Order: sequence, then C-alpha cells, then structure tokens
Amino acid sequence: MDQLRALRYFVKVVETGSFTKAAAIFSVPPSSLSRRVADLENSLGATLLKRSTRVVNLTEVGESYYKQVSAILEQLEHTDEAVRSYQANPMGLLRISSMVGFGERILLPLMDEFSELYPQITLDISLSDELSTLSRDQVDIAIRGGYAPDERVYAIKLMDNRFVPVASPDYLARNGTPISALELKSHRGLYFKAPAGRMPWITEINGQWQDVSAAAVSISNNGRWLMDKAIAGQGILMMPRWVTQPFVLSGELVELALDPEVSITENPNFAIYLLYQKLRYQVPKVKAAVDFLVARVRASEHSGMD
Amino acid sequence: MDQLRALRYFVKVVETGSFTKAAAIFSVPPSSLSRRVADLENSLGATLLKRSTRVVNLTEVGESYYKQVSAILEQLEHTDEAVRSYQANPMGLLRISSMVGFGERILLPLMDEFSELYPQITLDISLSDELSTLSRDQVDIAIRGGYAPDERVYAIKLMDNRFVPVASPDYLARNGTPISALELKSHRGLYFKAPAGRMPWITEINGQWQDVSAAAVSISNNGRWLMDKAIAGQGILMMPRWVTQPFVLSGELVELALDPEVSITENPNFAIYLLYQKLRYQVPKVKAAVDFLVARVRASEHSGMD
DNA sequence: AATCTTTGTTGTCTATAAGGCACTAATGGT
DNA sequence: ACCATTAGTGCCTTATAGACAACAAAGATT
Repeated sequence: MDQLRALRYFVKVVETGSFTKAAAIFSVPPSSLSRRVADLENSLGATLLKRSTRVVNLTEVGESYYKQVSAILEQLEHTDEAVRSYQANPMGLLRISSMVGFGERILLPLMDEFSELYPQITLDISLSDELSTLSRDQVDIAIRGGYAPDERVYAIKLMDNRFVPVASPDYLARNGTPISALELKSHRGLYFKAPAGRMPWITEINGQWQDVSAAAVSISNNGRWLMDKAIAGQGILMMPRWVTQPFVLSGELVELALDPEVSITENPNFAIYLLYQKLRYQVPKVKAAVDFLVARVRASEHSGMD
Repeated sequence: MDQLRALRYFVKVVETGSFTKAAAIFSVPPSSLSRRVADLENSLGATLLKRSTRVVNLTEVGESYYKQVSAILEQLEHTDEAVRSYQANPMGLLRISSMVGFGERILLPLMDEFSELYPQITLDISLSDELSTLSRDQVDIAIRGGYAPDERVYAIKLMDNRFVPVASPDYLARNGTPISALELKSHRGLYFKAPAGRMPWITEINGQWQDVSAAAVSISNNGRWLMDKAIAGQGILMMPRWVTQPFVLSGELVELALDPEVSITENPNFAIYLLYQKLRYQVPKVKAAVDFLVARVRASEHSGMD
C-alpha cells in the first residue's frame, strides 16, 4: 500500500470534508479515495472518519491522527522544498582539490573573488600534487595536469601546460645557449618531480622519441625551490610557461628556443584540466565554480600570461 | 511512485551504508532499492548518495535530507503507534447520551463505578429525551427507550421498559382501587410526556387496542415531579417498573394489577436499548463501556429491581 | 601488478496495487 | 414523500514495484 498517498488522501478529505471534493483535487475518482482511506484505517485498526452521505467528520482517533499527519506532511513538503532550493541556488560547501603550483599561483587569488560573488558557498580548497581520486574523495572539483579526460568525469581544458626550458642569463653566459635539443645532454638539469616520478626531457626526431635529459643537479616536487635554483644559475629547468612567464618578463630567466622542441611527455594533449563529476552531479555550486574558473582562467591567460 | 517506501529505503541504505544490507532487511533484491532511491533522486532533482561498489556515502544535500527524513519517519512511526495503542487500551473521551430518567436513576451511579475501573476514560454524559441521531452527533453510546434496532446501529436490549400503573395507597383509599383497565377512565391521570407527545394509556381487548386514559391532572417530561405528585395522591401514574420499584417497596406507592394489562404502546418490543455504531466502531473504550453497562444493568435488574 | 570477490546497476518479465467506470445504497434537503 | 448528492463496491485496465539474471566496476588479496 502506498501509505503516503493514503495519508495525503485522508488529510485532504478531512480538509474538504468530502471524498468527492478531495477526489476532484487529486483528479481521481472518489472511489480511489474511499479505498485508500479504508486501507489506511484497516492498517491502523482504527476508524478515522465517520462517514455519511452528507457529512464526513473525524472520530476521536482520526482527530489526533489528522493533526499529527498533516504536520508531518507539511514537514516533508518543506524538506523537499529545501532540497530543491539547494538545487536552485549556489550554496553549501564546495570542495576543490588542485595541484600545488597552480593552486598557489592562480587558483587561490581567483577564489577570493569567487567568495565575494557567492557568499553562500563555503570553500574548502586543498592543494596537493597527489592523484585525486575524485570519485571516492569528497571533492567537487579537481584541477590536475594530465592528458585526457577520465572515465565518468567531465574534463575541461583550463590552459596549456606545455613545459618550456628556461635558464638564467648568467648560466647561459657561462655554459652557452643551446640551440638544438641534443645539446642539452651536456648541460646541467633541474628536474620537477611529479608523483609519478622525475619528468624526463624528451624530443621527437624523425618520429622517434629520444631522451635528452641533462645531468641532474636537483630533483624536487617544489617548483618554487627549483625556480630559485634556476634563477641562481644552477641549471636548465623545464617548467610550464605559466610558471616561468613572470621571471622571463622580469629578465631573471630566458626561455630557450630549441629546434626540435623539448617536452616532458609524448602526449600532445598534456594540459591543465578542470575535472568534475559527471553530469548528474551538476549542483549549482559546482556549476557556478566551473563556469567562473573557466571564464577567469582563460581571461587571465590572454591578458597577462600568454 | 511510492515515495514513503523510497524514503524508508533511502534511510536504511544510509544507516547500513550499503544497498545490499538494507535490501536484506526489507527482504527485497538490492535492485529494488537501487531503483527506488534513484527514482527519489530524480524526483528531487538531486543526488543524495555517492555510490561506489564498496562505499556508499552521503552528498551534502543527502546529509541534510537524511536528517530531516529520518526524523519525519520516526514521527510517523510514533503517530501510528499512538493510534494502535489507543486501540489497545480503553482510554480517551467517551460520549454517552441517555434518556433523562434512566440516566439519573441508573446510568450516572453506574458510571461512577465505571470511572474507577477505567480512570483513563473521560466521561461526557448528556441526558436528554430528544431522539439521538447517533450517526451525526458526537455520541459513542446512546441509551433510549424504543422499539427495534436501527439501520446500521447495534442495539442491545438493556432492560424491559414496560410501563406499569401506580398510585399512592391514600389515593386508592379515596378513589377506589381499579380492577379493570376500563375503570381507569373515571380516575385522575398523571402523564409522562415523551418527545413524541403525551403517552396515552391503552389496553388490548379482544385484539382491539383501546384508549383508557384518565383525565389528565398533570403532564410533564419530568419523571421525578410526576412521581412526587403520585406519592402525594394526586392520581394514577404510568411509569416504567424500574422507576416505580423503590417507592412500591417502601410502601409509598402501590402497583395496580389490572385485568387487561394497560400499556403505553402497542409494540411488545418496547424496551430500553443501548445503541452504538456498527462493529467497525469498536474502539476499546466503547467496548468496555458497553460490556460494563450490559453486565451491570442486568445484574441490578435481577438483584433489586425485578 | 594481476586476479578475484563483492556490490551497485540495468534489462526483462511477472505480480501486485492503484485508477477508471458503472452501479448501488443511503442520507439529508426540499 | 421524493429527489439529488455522495460514499461504497464489483470488475476491468493500467501503472508500478519486485524477482532473477547478467554486467560492470571498485577494493581487497596474494
């Protein structure tokens, strides 16, 4: 038996004082209400209504049952309403996981703006270069460098993540400026370590990928520390352009233009992706954040960093 | 969609943290829960649970929805429980409507005892000789003098209601003691007035009903007042034996033994009936009162009044 | 790292329950 | 006393939930 339906019928019969009127409201024949209410009474083992062809009024039990049930139905209505408003308005807790470098440099400043736009959203941003599982973890949005979309995750390419080689002018003065990728082998290298391991320098020559890594001076997953070493002239560093950009502009570093381009991956789709759970997880807070991030990151890319 | 069922499923899945475990509790296949919860989510337009094959945990909305829904289900449980316990123990308000005379003389004293037996029952007794509608009025039990059972009302014959003629010894000494019913016409009469009108004295002679009413001294619907007049020797009074009995025993009145018996109705089924709504209206308080009244009235009839 | 087991989901069929409709009975008003 | 409205009931149709099997995926185990 659909108990809730029976309850709604019962309450409406009480309020209209008539099976017929109540039935009209639900657009079902009065017989349905009669049956449902009778079922309800049987299941309770009590008579709720005293019926006559002209008057329908409550028994004593019916009276108290009606009061409580109508209150319960109202609560249920409010609860559903709350869920729907949650679905309609961006609000609640938004969990974002981001790579450390991108997070510090780009994400956090942007999210300050975001907070002002959506004060009802509480931000929980964790920075880590570990692989985000996204499915199991309590994360709404993840930002990762990588290759391609995932299984049941939507991925939006936020910006290019091509690694470019840089060195300080003073290092180049001392060791010479390499022109060909093959020359790198005789240089000194500063290596960024992803969770998967040290990122090698590779280049494609005649369709063949070749490792052109220089001797390692330092390996770290801390981009800032590596940048400082590069600026100090300790070696050549491969880093994403959005990291090196400010230092190149200030003249502290020089971007090397090598003939066969050097890369750190064979996959041309290597970029920074914004990942979020599949479509059905499109709650407003997530949509708001996704739209905001995509718009603002691309804008900043064009204005000051590309 | 059976929303309530879906809610119960959802709550149980949350509490067990597993569709399979919850399904076992309801003794249905897990697929049913999966579908019902999915339906619920669709109808709300929100994802309540984040499922994986190993872990099921709540989304943010799901969390708040669960809290509220589980509280609501609990309330509903309590409400049903209340109705069922109401059915189990005689309690609540018991409304009785009774004829005035019977009420004052017999019912009220008995109901004092009843109150001690069932302290949880609140009594609401109204005395009136008006015809009780019972179906429309808010009455659980009605006690009326009359003839036969009604339509959909159960009637139990409480006691005989035969009217017998009485007079004071001093009246009879002054006016003579009638032997035949036909002699009554030359006497003085005190008449009880039912709502339908003055009750005539009639007698059946050779299958023919004849009016043998005496000249009216007083007519009233107040039995006590008429009794006083009869005791004062103002005339002959027809009253139910259960009314006259104490005065006959005390010698204040004498019951007349007339040859063709005098009556106030042609119908031999004239008696005092206890009426209550048909079987389905068998709440414990009503049952308790009916059983009590039937037992006690009949007992008192045998002991001191018959 | 590969395999295995558990678990949630999906497709298809069946059983059950609610709706629709015509009719009856009874109540309250005219 | 009659009439109209209204609740209840039988019978049929339609919608919805359950059963069973197969599948897919995520963790755990070795």
